Amino acid sequence: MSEGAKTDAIHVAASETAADVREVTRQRVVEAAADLLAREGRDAVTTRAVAAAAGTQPPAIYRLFGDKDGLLEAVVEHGHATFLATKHRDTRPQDPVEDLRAGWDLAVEFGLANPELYALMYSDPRRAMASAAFQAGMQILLGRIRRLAAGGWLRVDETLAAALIHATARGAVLTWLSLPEDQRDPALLTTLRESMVAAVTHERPVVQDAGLADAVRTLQALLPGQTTLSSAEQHLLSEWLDRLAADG
Amino acid sequence: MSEGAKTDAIHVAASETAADVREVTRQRVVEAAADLLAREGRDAVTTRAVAAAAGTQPPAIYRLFGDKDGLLEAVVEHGHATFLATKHRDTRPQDPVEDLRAGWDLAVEFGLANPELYALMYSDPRRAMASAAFQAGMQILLGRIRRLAAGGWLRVDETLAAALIHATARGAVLTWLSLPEDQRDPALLTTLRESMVAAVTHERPVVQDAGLADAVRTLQALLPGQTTLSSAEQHLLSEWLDRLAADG
DNA sequence: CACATCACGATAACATCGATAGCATCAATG
DNA sequence: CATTGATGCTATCGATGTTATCGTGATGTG
Repeated sequence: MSEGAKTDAIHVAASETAADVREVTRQRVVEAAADLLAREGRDAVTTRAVAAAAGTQPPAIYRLFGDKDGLLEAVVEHGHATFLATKHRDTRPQDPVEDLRAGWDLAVEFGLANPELYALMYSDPRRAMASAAFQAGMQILLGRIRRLAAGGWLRVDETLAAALIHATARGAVLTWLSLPEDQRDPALLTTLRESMVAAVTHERPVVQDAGLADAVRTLQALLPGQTTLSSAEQHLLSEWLDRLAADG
Repeated sequence: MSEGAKTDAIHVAASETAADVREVTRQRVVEAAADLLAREGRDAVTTRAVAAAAGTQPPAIYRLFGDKDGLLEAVVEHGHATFLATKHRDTRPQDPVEDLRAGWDLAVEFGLANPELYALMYSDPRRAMASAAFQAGMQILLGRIRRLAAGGWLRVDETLAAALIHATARGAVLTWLSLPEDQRDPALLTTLRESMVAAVTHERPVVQDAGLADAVRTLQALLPGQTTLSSAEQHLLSEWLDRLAADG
């Protein structure tokens, strides 16, 4: 019996290591694909290139993932999982609205840091919801939203809140990435975030009475139509107005 | 001489029709590709399938567009142009904030009606800004924003306003399309739109009724509190504002 | 009008990629 | 030990992007 138990244990251990080996190579292939995606773009992710980078052969990919789409799905899953890991870091029950902001920022920063992966994860409408790690992340998000609701902050449906958070984050990342680098204004991200907070919660945004900047903007828009000032004067005036708007 | 003129005319007419023929087949190929894209998805857009649908041969695509990417770029351009056509419809100078809402709705509805085309046009960050028709649409949008600014409605930079409008629309379309049909809440779209309006405009115009003199007055009233400009600069600025107010 | 030029239709071909077949090897199992 | 099954490896097939090539008819020229 002890012998039987021993062999059983050995067998179990052996099959475990066999499954582990399979899982390890699977992980190696996924990481090779993710690396290739991040470094050389989506078109560089061919079955042959991934197999070569992972030190195996093309048919192995089909034995592991069934399909190239299966491989990409695994890469997406891996992306959601790594993002989820950074998300789990701090879950201290501080201000739930502040938690909402932090979670949104984290998601956006992840997208900006991994543009190709983000495009694969979110730009294809069909693949978006299918991931298990994505569902786990969704549960975390819904937990945050639930806490908002419990605190009396929530302004809309919980599901609508989740959709709003996703939509603003997606729009933020994709628009940011589509802008040329010299036109990327960080205010785009913060404004979208506060916009999202205002739409989801009851927290009134600090109504800045920044009348100066508004007056400057209005005047700037109306300046081209005036005929009083010379072009040199108008040019200098416009410069000063810019400075006023920037510092105001 | 009459003979020379006649042959010249014929030559011109002939070369014109030749160029027209080229343009017509080009258009036919683009529309075939757009049709294929809309009806059978992105993967169905192969050079052979497009050529067959357009009644020509694969090499013709390369003579017309140089590249498959060139063909897709032409499809994107075509998409922007058709959207631009629907946009030009009504440009009545009504309430500029209402114009903003209408323009945003139009853009979102276009995306929802043409999901595959929209993904091709906007989900790839690089291809987004390169289109001529897109730049034309951007000019229309900037015109709308300029009118907001002239009316004293604008709350942020004009370029930031444009980015916010694009980002919210993109997030709205892509998130809507990624949701299963039974989870699509129209409130997602209206909430995002109103969120965008709240981020871009003031509920009430800060500078009432948009006169140059009014903007000048507002600015004059707020100038003493600023610390950006030197006293000399502020003095000259104040003089110019006086002249603007007097002549406006 | 005769001739050169050039764009276009059409076919074939090449390289790459996704996907599969087939075979050898090697470990696990009864 | 024989069997089963998974894996490494090569070769291969069909599809796709892309190019070469040839013939033809239109275009432009002397």
